[in-house]
Amino acid sequence: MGGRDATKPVTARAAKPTIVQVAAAAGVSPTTVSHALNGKGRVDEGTRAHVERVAASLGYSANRYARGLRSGRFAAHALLLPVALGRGGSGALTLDYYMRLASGVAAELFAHRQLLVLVPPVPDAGAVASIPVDGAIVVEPTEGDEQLAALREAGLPTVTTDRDPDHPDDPWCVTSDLGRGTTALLDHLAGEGATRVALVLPDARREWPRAVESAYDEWCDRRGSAPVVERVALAARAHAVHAATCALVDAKPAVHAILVGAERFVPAVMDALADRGVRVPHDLLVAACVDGNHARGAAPPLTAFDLRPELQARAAVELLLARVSGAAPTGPTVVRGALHVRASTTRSHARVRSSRAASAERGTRQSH
Amino acid sequence: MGGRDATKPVTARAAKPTIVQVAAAAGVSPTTVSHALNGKGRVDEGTRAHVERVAASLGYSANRYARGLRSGRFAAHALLLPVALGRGGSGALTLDYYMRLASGVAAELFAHRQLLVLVPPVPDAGAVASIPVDGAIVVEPTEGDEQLAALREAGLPTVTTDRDPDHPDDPWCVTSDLGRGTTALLDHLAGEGATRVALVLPDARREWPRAVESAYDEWCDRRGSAPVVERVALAARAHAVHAATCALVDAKPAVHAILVGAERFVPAVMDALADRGVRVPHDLLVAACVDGNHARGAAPPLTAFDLRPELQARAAVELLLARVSGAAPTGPTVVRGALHVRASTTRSHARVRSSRAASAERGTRQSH
DNA sequence: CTGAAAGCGCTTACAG
DNA sequence: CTGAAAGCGCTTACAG
Repeated sequence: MGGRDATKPVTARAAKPTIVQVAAAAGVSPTTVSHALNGKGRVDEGTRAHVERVAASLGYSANRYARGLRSGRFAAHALLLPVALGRGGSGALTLDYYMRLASGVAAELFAHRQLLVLVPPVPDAGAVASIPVDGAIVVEPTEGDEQLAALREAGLPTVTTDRDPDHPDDPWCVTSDLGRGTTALLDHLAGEGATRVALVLPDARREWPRAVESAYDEWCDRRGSAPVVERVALAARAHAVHAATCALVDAKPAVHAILVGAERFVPAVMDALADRGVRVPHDLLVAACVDGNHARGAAPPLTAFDLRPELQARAAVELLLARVSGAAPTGPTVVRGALHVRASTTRSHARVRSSRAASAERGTRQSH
Repeated sequence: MGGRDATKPVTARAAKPTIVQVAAAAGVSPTTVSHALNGKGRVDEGTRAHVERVAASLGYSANRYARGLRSGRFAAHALLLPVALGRGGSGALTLDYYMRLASGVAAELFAHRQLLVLVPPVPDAGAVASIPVDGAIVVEPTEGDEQLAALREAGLPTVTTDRDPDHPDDPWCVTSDLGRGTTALLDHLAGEGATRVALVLPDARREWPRAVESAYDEWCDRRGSAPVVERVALAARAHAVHAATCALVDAKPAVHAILVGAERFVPAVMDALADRGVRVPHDLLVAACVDGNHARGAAPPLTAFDLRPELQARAAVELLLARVSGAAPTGPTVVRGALHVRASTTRSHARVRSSRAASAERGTRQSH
């Protein structure tokens, strides 16, 4: 049984056992070990159990690269986050939304024994296609997205989160119901007495700002009120958002509420309102289309629509694995978001206080 | 020249050329292609240039797994973020700090033609060691960190970000000068008139809260003032932080400033102060030990110490690649953070206004 | 300076 | 049900 092995020099580093060593220890062939461990072919149940026990006792796990080389599968997938917005690391990547999404994708893939390769923004578009992965998730592609195009051309199975503006009918995507969320937000604001609602709209060639805009337009249309929109580049500096907010404060006739289209605008919007002496929610209501750290941490906390990135992550992985294994498309997966009403749109101070107290109580009870 | 190749069936998917095809097209052997492309061995300069041209024209890139299998290197590294703090995705991973760090590591590795595998929190500690990577970066290990122990036992080259509490002398780590930052923060607060400064301290078995605490203790000692500390679990719910803050507001004698040890505490602290009618900075100064979205987006924005995760990422990758290639340890890399003074500790309103206006002006000028 | 050959650790037809 | 053999695409001693 492999006498040669005995003369092999012991490597310095904790020698990872190979399939040959497991086979020798179990008294079977490497082929049988492979079959037993992968559930392929026909293996006697007793043999399989025995092999599994031996493999476990040796701490064996297949070399992923050898497996990938032979099988053509890498058991790894790439995640491409949006190109950095703005400069100096203070762009979109500072949003916790992406962290929750990336973390969710990593966890979901890991549960399927797959790995997540995090691809940094804007490396060479061509190089992206040569990364050894079985598929890729592209987050919020833009119009004319070069990386996405490179992946498509290379024939790599790809799923997008948020629709691809260039292929709006691509069934391999996960979207949110941000349009519905926007409408719900507007209805909620109207319910709180704000009939004239202004919108600070990110000017990005992505699908989600368009969803926000058309929902807003339709809503205004339905109510017969004139849209009041300030457009700001998604990567804009704070002062631009600040200026846009001041413009809305000065609007005639006065607006009752501001809907903030991008979460990264929130601090600058609140800053501008504070500078102008506008009290929220007393003088003006404020809500955000996308929930996140900024919205939750604002003073007062902002009512916002939670896209639930964890669910999007799960849906994207599911879709991607299906596509990689050659399944037929079943259409886009729509992840339903959730509206979180907070103090920024709640006029009655009493209500805010009591909901706060209630949640504090809940917390106390749960932690005991 | 490989007549057999001509009879090979054409694969459906965009056929990635292999080294054999490049060799055939260039009229040389695969060995020479390998040498030419990897800068190994001796190859005639003309031959090398020719091979490079042919490879580029064919869109060739080496199959990473075949290379890894043969060379024993995977050209990939794992990043292990801290275990999720708290439940339901609202833990530490919602902090942009980790996103900036992860993104920075990915970019830096990519620049070295290496890949980043993002390992989700708390998968099986044993399984972590069998991921096909050349090394790992463990972020903020805890005392008795199981994943780190598993990686060490498996002999995988590892670098930690923040010291490993179990191996404080391990030279393979990147740390910040958070102790100095804490002192600088305290000195700044004292300079603004706050001589009695309370601390909300995260109670985590990690190195950085200890750095904050000992810097704080020393500072109090030096000034002969009694420490006022509220300890809160790093994963604590908002109501616990809220309660701790209220306790500090009620402290006798009254404190002049609150130093917030963990950035994730910021919203709850500010919330509590607002609830108690405490105005910042008028009645009380507030600063955060770690900068981030919460600190920047608070109302008013909080003075904080920026750990500069991008620089930490770069340092960690450098250290890791050195360790993987067998270099001798050169000691921990200390990344200097930067103190950002903001409105939360600036009493003179005029100063705040003017600095705001100045930055807005700067922004305007730059964007033209 | 160049190349033929071996082999990394697996999985996969193919025999038996 | 089990195994011997081929081969995935590369790199690495080794010859020349």
